[in-house]
Amino acid sequence: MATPQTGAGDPKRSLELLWREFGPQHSKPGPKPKLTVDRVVEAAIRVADREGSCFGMRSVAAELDVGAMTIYRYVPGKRELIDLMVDRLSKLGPDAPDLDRFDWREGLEMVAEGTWQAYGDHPWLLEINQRRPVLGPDSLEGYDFVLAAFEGHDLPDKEINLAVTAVMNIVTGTARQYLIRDSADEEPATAEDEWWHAQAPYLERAVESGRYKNIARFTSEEAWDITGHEAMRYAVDRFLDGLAPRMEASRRAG
Amino acid sequence: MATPQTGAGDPKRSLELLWREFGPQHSKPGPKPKLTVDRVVEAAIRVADREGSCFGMRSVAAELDVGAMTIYRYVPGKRELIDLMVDRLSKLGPDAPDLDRFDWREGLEMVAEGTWQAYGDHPWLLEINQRRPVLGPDSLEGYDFVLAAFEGHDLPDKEINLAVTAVMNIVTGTARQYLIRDSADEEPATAEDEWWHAQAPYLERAVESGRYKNIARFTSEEAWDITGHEAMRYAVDRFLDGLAPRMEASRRAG
DNA sequence: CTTCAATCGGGTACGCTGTACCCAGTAATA
DNA sequence: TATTACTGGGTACAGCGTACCCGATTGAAG
Repeated sequence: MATPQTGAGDPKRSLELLWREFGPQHSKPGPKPKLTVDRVVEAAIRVADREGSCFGMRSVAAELDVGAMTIYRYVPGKRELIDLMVDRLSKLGPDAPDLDRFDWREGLEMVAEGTWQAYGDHPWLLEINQRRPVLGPDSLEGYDFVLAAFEGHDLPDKEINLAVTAVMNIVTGTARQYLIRDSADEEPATAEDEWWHAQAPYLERAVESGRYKNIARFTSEEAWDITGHEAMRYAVDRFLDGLAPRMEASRRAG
Repeated sequence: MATPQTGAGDPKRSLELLWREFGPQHSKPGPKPKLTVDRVVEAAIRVADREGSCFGMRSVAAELDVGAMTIYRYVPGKRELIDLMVDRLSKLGPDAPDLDRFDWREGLEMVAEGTWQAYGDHPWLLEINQRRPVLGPDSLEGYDFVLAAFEGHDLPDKEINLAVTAVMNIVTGTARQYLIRDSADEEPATAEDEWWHAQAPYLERAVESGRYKNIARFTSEEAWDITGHEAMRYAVDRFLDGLAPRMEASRRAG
């Protein structure tokens, strides 16, 4: 029942932690900290992968073998912790392709596929209610990475931003419909089958009532047999089809 | 902190309530119920509009001037209640336009605009984590309504479904980025200003560090001056641009 | 008319959550 | 060595959804 939010915590606290200095802290009195902010964030991500978005702070503490309140020494609260988790997952791995070697369309397709896979690996990301985009160092790096796809064109800056956010929102919107699941270990297909099985008799009766004439025309079974990835690709592909003439028109001479 | 989920409650209970009969119940012993399911759902929507998605069951009870547990006589739990609330908001008002009188593009644009406005009126809808689409009578009516836009074309059934869900997911995805707010009475612009004000110094320092070369190239202020509605329209318009040639190719002769 | 049984509203209580607060122990500094 | 800042962690509290129970109410059966 409980699902968290982000971008809602005290922005100053989140930003301080996101952009915290990694340099050597000048020594201070008191015992050495047993943990680090990074270890807390990584443990929280592991727990969220396992328990879903409604993971508890006590579970994160248990993952690190410390008392329940100890993690509050490193993170001011759950919302700020989630801000850090989200930013961390925007980090580009060493396997990030070099977008300069592909054309704009291939680049944006790869970004969409990569984002889709990230949601598949961490479906709890989809349940986070992100109020404002949390721009940490890793998120900025990801955004900077995407912008490389528009190299060699003169599309206005504002339209570049519009196009990038459009692709991201298309992927996120579709992923939310298809990738959210009850618990981390549950296969999406299982829930989908159960759900359709439960709904089928009601839907049949509704269609037979003649109240929904257009839906009734959909006789073929396969009309509804759509995978999430398929839906995402269709939306992204049509969007890129629509973007193509503008990209061609703005191709830089030379 | 608490945000609810839907499509997660017992499907049978939700479906029973969604498709409940409106006919006269044959009289049974016991006192007459003070409320009805519909009154509970409507009160809950009012409360959610006021308090946001983390509204409490006790608030709904208070809205109806009954004890905290009374609403559980009408609804098995909060998740099922949310299922009913979501379906109810899919109901088409009497001001619903007649899609037959517009071409496919105008029709889909109106659907997108209408959905966008619904999210503006009830932003808590965006925070609901809908596991599986809850197909109640009102939702089905809305879906049936959208399908009218594809009249007069021979687009395959499956592609019609792909296109409709794409438009819906584009709107929802964009709305989630721009329309989620902390509390119902808060103006989105206020939060946005505060957020940017807090982030600005960090972003400036980050860009000056030279680590984000592509972002640094965005010198114009207006490149970031994007409204939610603008972003939604850009994404939908480009998608419809991409869909257009397929619609033209499938136009039915006659 | 009386009796029965089902259903009503609503109070109490439980387990869970995030986290405020407090305290004893530790380690660098004066 | 005394001071002081900081540590891990236990206790406790308010809020949540809701299981459970009880007395009151009302239609149906004898």
